[in-house]
Amino acid sequence: MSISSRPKAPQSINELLSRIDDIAGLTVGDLANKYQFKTPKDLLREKGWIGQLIEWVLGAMAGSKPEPDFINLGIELKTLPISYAGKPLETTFVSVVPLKELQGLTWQNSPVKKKLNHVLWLPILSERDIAIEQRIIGSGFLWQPSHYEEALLRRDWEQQIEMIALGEIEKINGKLGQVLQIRPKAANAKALTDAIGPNGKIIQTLPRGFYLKTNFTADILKAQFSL
DNA sequence: TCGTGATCATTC
DNA sequence: GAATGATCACGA
Repeated sequence: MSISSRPKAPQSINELLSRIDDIAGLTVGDLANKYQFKTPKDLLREKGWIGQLIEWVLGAMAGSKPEPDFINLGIELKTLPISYAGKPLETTFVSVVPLKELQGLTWQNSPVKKKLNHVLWLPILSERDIAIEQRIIGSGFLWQPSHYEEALLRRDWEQQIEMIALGEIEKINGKLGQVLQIRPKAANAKALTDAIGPNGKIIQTLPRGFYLKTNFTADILKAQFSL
C-alpha cells in the first residue's frame, strides 16, 4: 500500500460511508503505514492513538472543540474496541459532566443528546493479545438512537444530573445508570474542579465524564449485525 | 484547566 | 471475566 497525504473532509454522508467501506478489513498497521503514522507498541501512554489515526484517515478535523467530528455532516465518530466474540471491550466516553451552574440544563439541550444524535460507529477488533498494528478495522455504520434508546439515556441522564444539582456528586459511582454512567475523566487524582457540594457549597472534586455502558453499545452492535 | 481521543489497572 | 475507578497525551 502506497503512502497517502492528508485526506480532505468528506463532503457528504455517502462519501464518508464510502471511505468507511474502503478501510473495513484493513489492519491498524495498514492504515498507519499508508499515512506515515508510527504505530506504538502498546497504548499505555497513547490511549487515544487509534481513534486519532482513524480521524485523520477519514478526514475528520482534529481538535478538541466540543463539536461533532464531521461538523458539516453533523456526525460524531466513535471507534469501538470489540472482542473476538464481537462484544465491546470498553465503555464509550460521551462527554464531560457539568458539575455546577446546571440551571437551564435539560436533556433536550444537553451535550449528551447532541453528541449521540448521529454517530458513526467503527468497531475494531482490539483484544489485548493482538498487537496494535494487527488489530482489524471492522465495518462501520451510522446510528441514531431509537425512541426507546433515547428514553433509556434520558432517564439515566436526568437521574444523575439531578443528584449533581442537589450536591450529591460524591454519591455517584459507576454502578448508577442502566446504560449511561458517570466515572472519573481526569489527567490524574490531582486534577480537581469545582462542583456543587452538600448544602450548595462549592467543593473540589475529580472531573467526571458520561460513558455508555457496554450493554448499550453491545445492543447497538447486535441490532446492526444480526439482522 | 478543560475538552478532544480513549484504555489501563484494580476490584468485584 | 466484567465493571468500576484511575490515568495518559495533546491542543487551546
